[in-house]
Amino acid sequence: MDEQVPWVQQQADPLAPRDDDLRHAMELLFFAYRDFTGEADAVLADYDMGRAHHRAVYFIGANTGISVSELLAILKITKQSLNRVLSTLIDEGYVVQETDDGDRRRRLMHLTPKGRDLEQLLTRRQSAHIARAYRDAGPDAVEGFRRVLFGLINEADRHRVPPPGAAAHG
Amino acid sequence: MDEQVPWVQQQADPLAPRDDDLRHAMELLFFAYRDFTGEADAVLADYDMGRAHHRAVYFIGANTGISVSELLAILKITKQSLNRVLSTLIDEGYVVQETDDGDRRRRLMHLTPKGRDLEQLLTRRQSAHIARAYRDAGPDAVEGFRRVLFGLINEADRHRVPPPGAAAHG
DNA sequence: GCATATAAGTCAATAACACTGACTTATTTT
DNA sequence: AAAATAAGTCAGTGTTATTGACTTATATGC
Repeated sequence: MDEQVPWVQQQADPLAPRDDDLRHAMELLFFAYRDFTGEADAVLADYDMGRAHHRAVYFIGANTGISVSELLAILKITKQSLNRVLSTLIDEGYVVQETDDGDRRRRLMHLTPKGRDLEQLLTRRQSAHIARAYRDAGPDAVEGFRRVLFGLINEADRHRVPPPGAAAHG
Repeated sequence: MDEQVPWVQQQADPLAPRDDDLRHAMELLFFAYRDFTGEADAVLADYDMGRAHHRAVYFIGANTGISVSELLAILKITKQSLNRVLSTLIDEGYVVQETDDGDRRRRLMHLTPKGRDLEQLLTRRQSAHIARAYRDAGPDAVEGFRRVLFGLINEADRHRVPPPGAAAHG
């Protein structure tokens, strides 16, 4: 037993993760993401908003002065999809746009105080959720979590997030 | 400086993650999940299916003999939403239902060979995606990744996934 | 200065995925 | 026999996303 027979797919590369491990990872991602995003849903419903609004508010808050096309590149949705959400946020005074002086085609966006309040309200529960998981898992686990998630991000987008090891928690 | 003044929110608990770290985690989750789920989309489009079909096929494949209500509990969607997806999968021969002999109200589901083929086709790219991230990050990081994600799952649902430390990778 | 490219915004039509609430049928439990 | 459970179905609705074409304003290359 345990012989390597070429026509049966054994563990060719002993460093390669097993199939079970990969399925496990997919399930962890599914459940964790489902419960993480679920945290803000009740709040959003009170404001007649959805997750798309949350994502826009979040990334505008995290990238003050971001342009529309930069936000599109982050969210990877179409201009039309973003526009519906963005119009609401602007009409209701959560977000403002200002023409870029350097390039007057660009509209740079930032949150109003009202928008920042909403962002914090939405983020608060999610922060607590993550903080609890971080504390339960311990700092070494957190570093591993960061490394793996970083590796899951398409290379073209990794620059959008601090690389692992760049200890933001010095 | 660095005095603890009660009306300014300092770092009360030195073990608590910093705000930056938590925002970082949210962004990692967003980008990683976005790119992870994006892997299967092209395949799904060929079959005129969406992510909901994928999730159903995946969890039926991973839990052969699962009942409708158990699947609903996993996916946390409404019966109506699941039914649309499930009808398609059954009509087109990816999934079959069989009456449970013990309790004839229950319909136990499993994949047909055709369904298993689809499931593997969909999972293949995602597996490769994760395997690469796992290899790049190394085994210790993987263990940390698991611990944190496990902690992000609502306690009521943690039983659905193997707990960290229960080394599936002997 | 003119052609081309870019940034933003808009139109119309469509689809996937989710929701609520009420209701039926079959079966099991009390 | 009554109540509870599992599954399936109905009608109506809403959010988030899609594609493709088009306009306007501004910037850039030649």
